[in-house]
Amino acid sequence: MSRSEKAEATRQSILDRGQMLVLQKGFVGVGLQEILKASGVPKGSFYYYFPSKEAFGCALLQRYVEGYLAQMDQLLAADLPDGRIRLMRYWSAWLAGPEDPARGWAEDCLVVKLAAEVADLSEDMRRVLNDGVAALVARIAGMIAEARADGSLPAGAPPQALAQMLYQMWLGAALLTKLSRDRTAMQQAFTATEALLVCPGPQAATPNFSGGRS
Amino acid sequence: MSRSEKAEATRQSILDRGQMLVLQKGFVGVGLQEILKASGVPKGSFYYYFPSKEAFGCALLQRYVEGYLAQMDQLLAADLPDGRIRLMRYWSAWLAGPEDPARGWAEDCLVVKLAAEVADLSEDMRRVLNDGVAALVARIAGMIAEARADGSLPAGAPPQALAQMLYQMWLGAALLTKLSRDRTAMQQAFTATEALLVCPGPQAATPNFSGGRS
DNA sequence: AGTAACTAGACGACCGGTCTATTAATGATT
DNA sequence: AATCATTAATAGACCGGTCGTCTAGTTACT
Repeated sequence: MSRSEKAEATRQSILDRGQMLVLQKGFVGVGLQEILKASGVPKGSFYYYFPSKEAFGCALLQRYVEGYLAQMDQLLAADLPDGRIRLMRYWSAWLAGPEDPARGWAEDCLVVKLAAEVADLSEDMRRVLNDGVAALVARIAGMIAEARADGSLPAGAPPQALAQMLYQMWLGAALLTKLSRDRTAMQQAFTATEALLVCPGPQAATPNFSGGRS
Repeated sequence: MSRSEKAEATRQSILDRGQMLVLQKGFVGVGLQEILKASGVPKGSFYYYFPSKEAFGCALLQRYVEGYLAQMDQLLAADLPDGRIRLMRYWSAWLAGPEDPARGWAEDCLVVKLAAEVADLSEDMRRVLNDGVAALVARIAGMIAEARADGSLPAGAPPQALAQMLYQMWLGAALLTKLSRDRTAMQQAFTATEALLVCPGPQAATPNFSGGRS
């Protein structure tokens, strides 16, 4: 392994452990020391890899967003019967990942965990996350458009607006799930999503959704 | 002013300033020192008023939730034409408060700001916030039920489920607004809410499609 | 061998939450 | 009304951790 390859590996290792820790303790809640110790990297080396904690945060978010979008692209490229199924598979992933059925994307979502914190903390970090979300929503909108094109979804609200609305609903559901430790909010979001997708424009009637929360 | 009255006033002052600071810097992001200085209370006095920072956090959340629910009850008691208008006035408050039209409840919402942070930080704080949200959603559900009773809203999904779904949508919208600094997400939530409320009821004609998924 | 890439950890200034000792104010007892 | 006991409130030290800097040292490629 070449010198700079190893350096890159170290950098990634810091980012890896950092992501785990940030996910459970928040960005300001976790210290450099802790991240470094967990990565087996000495304290002093940090500022060789990153100019500041904030820059580290940006890199972390950037990497996360890229990974997320890559997973989405993989989903987009998958050979599935139709667009509607493809779209619904995306939402299913929030509930349960392919590997661990008990741990969906929602639990590991940095947007859920960091959006509120980062928005007031660092303009740079905010922008990285915000751009990521925008790209994400655009892809959802694309999926909706495709599903309509192949006839698996009916026409309705503009894809961009619908995508945004669905995403924010899921975001809220994930947040409430985190707070309540009860996943029914997410299951309800799933049901609501199905209903909303087949829902015509604002003026027309909307099909019912039935989600249960005791 | 009696001795203990003054003490209570001091306590409230700490809670007041604390809420402002926590709202913009997060719970771990703000230090006792800063809060105390802003309240004009000497540092050493903190542990006279609160047994710990966590207990302070619980008191903060408790007070916030109580205030929020009180505002809702005020709205519920208001003399308005019908239940639907009452409900929509509640959602309007998210967008713009009665005093400051540019600053709705969303911007000052501790649930938006703290839910993700607190959920992993302190079980006690988590529970206070979660119970508050549950009470809040119950009130929304109540409003829906009333609006249906007076005929201003059509029958539809169970009030509790609908209330929860709407609340999480608004939560997500507020989070995204914080992140993007763009209030269109909130306005969109408003439109979506109006559409969702007039959804037809559980259709006997339509088999429940959450069970019959391919 | 020379030079760049990388590691190492001590160090600084400051801030975190917590605790103990002390002063200030009050109410009770003579 | 003067003293005392008790409580309210404060001051400041405490230890550990924060981010960030700096310089000396080690490793590896040219």
